[in-house]
Parts: sequence; C-alpha cells; structure tokens
Amino acid sequence: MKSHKIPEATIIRLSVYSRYLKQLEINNITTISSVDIARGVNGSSAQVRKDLAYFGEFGMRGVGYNVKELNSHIMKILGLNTNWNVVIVGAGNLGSALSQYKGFQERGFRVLGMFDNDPEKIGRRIGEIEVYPISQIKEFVEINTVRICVIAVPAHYAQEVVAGVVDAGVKAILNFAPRALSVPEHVEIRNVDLAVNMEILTFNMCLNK
Amino acid sequence: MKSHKIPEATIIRLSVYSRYLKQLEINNITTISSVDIARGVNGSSAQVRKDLAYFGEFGMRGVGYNVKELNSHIMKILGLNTNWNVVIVGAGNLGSALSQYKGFQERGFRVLGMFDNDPEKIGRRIGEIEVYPISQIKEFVEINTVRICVIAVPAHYAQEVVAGVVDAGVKAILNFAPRALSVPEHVEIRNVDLAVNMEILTFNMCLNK
DNA sequence: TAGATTGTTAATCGATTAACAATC
DNA sequence: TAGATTGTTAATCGATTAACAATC
Repeated sequence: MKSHKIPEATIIRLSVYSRYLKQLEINNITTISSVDIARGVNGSSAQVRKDLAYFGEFGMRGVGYNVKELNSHIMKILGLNTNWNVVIVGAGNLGSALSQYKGFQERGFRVLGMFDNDPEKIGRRIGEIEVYPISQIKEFVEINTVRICVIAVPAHYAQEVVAGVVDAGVKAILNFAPRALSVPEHVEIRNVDLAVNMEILTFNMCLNK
Repeated sequence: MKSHKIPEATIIRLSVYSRYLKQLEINNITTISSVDIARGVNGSSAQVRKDLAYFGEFGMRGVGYNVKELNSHIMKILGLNTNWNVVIVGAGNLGSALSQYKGFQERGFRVLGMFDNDPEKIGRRIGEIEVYPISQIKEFVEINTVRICVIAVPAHYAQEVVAGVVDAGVKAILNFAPRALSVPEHVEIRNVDLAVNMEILTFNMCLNK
C-alpha cells in the first residue's frame, strides 16, 4: 500500500466501488472494465483507474479487473478484512434505527451495545441490542475491544460524550449530532449532518429557478 | 446573489455556519468576527470570509458580523426563508427515525407523510405522521406541494421509487439507499451513505498504525 | 489616530481529466 | 496481428490559503 496522500474523495469512491463490485459478484459477473465500473457508480473511468492506482495494479491490460479479486483488495484497503465492534451512544429514534441498520452488518460492523442516560430506556432491548447506562461504557468498550462509537445524542450532550468515549479508548467516532466536536489528534471523527444534506438540496433547487 | 460557480464545500459550510450562528443568537451574542466563527466550526477565518464573499458583503470592517443579520442572509441563500414539505418513502427503522428527526423540523423541513408497500405498516402512525400506501404518493405530493422526498428503502427498490416520485413532481431527493441512482437533470439528488462514512473511519484508523 | 477586521486578490495547493504508451 | 483496456503522465481545472489594502 503506497499511501502517499490519498484524497478523501478517493476513499469515498473506493467504498462505493466496493459495494458495486459486491453486487456484481452476487450476479456472477467475473470481469469488469473501468468503463463499466464508472457506469455503475455514475463516475468516470479515468477516475476509477486513478483511484485504484494509489494502491497498486489490480487489473489486466486489454482485459479489465477480476471482480472478486478487486473487491477483496478494496475491502482490505478500507480495513474491512476484519469485523469492527461498535457502540452507539443515544438510544433515541436515530440511535435505535442505526443499531438495526443492515448496511452496517453487511460490511462487518457489529453493534454490540447502546448507551443512554435515560432510566426509561436503560435495560430495554432494540432487536438483539441492549441499552446500558452510560456509566458502564468505559468498562464495556475495554472488555469488548470497541474501537468505533456512533454518537446519536442531542447536540448539547455530544462534546461530553466524546470526552467519555475517548477516555474509554474509542479510536473513531461517527457523529450525528449537528455540532462541531473537538477530539484528540489520535481519534478519527466524521460528521454526518442530515440537515446539511437537506439544505444542499434546497440551495440547488433555488439556484435552478 | 452573484452566483457564479459556488463550490459545494462552500454550501456545506454555510449550512454549518448558520447553525452555529443560531446557537449564538440563542445565547444573546450580537456580533462575531470571522475568526470566532472559524473557531466555532473548526474552520479558518479566511475561508469563512471567502465563503460569504460569493454572496455579498455582510460584515463591517473593523467590527465583524451582526449575528442575527448574517444568519438571516445565510438562511435566505440556502433557501430556508420558507418551509419545505417532505415525504419519506420507506417506513422501516431508518425512515421512521428520520420522520421524527428534530434537526429537520428546526430548519423548516416538515415531514407530511410516509409511504410504504408493506400492508403491515400502512395505516400506522409514527408520532404524528401516518404511513400511506405507496400507490397514493403521486396524489399526495401534488395536493401538498411536496418538493423533497427522502428515500429509505432497500437498495434494490430505490431506483423504482425514484421513477415514481419524479413522476409525482418531486424536485429533490435525499437518498439513504446505498446505490447509485439515475435522475433526470432537473431533479436534485444527494446520497447519504452511512456505511461509506464508517469505512472512511476504518481506512484512516488503519493508516495511523 | 490606532487597532481591528473585513473583502478581495494573487499564490499555492490539490484533485480531476485527457491522452497515450504499455501490454494483454 | 488487431482490438481492448490498463496504468501513468501531463494538462487542466478548481478550491484553499495567505496577504493586505480598504475602512470601520
């Protein structure tokens, strides 16, 4: 893996390619060209080849890529050759929905537990997943080697939750709270801001008229 | 609004600034500098000023920006000086959670109805919001002047849903299904891919060791 | 006037696209 | 060999950053 400085956009696309390749695998397609990958994901073939070139040579000139092989390379690049344990903080509507989200399971993300501070919610089960008191998160994360935490709490709690889970040893945070959060340098964070996405739509709709 | 070609990244940031400014308003802060906005959203002050400069001059040299005024300008730029009617297709866990999501309501997005093809779900209510049969979506969208549709169905249904809602007159789609969708040119689409976000985290975690 | 902060320009940086030699 | 498609380089395009004159 000759990682020099990989654009984040490349990583996003690799993840999309991977899902598309998985689909092809299921349909028993064995070989595909960069042109056809591009078609499948609404991209350009030059970009597909460039994205892959950051990591090696996975194709065969004149032929294309072996679907299964290429996907397995990409999965490895993304760190998905192993399962990842996840906890979710916030057992509200969003947190509960995420705990059941099939798209996580399919890609090897296992939600082991949810955490909340509401006595009403603690002890309940959402599907297979139990809601624990937030006070137990540190122990839980340590015992279960959890590296990823999803934050689905109201915005004004989010920074406090970060402090707790970072202390517990979490290395990556997926944040759904609409607020900028500070994390130590060794912790990865990504914000999924649902309203922002809506607002890009309204902006563009307003432009086009 | 001197829109020439605005980077999408700028729109995303405007949306984030806006939410931060709202917070300041609530705390009765009346004036703020680009440096302090940047601090509040983990950005740079040059970028804040550049982003705003695409749309006009909203500040006062030597002083800064009036919080309330600036936010009102940004809201207008984003098309948020009015409410938007929304329907959600897919009344599963994710769709249901989104229908209750406070972050949408706060920004003027009103979810008027949910649609599904599962007889089990049709007729149920999630909070205030009723689940209707998908067959009624066209009529519903027309009667209620719905412009935005959220797609929260399994990936293999998504393209079919697009056809239906575009036909019904929807102008913008927020897609949670992990699949590339084709839409006519006059329809805006944005994909929120939850697994992709997780995978950027795992990629980065693997890089850092 | 002195200090602060904007709006804007120019320089830098980075990502995408196009083109093509290599090669199956 | 002819046709196809990769991997890679160079050219283009676009976004970010730095710097500073304008001005409150």
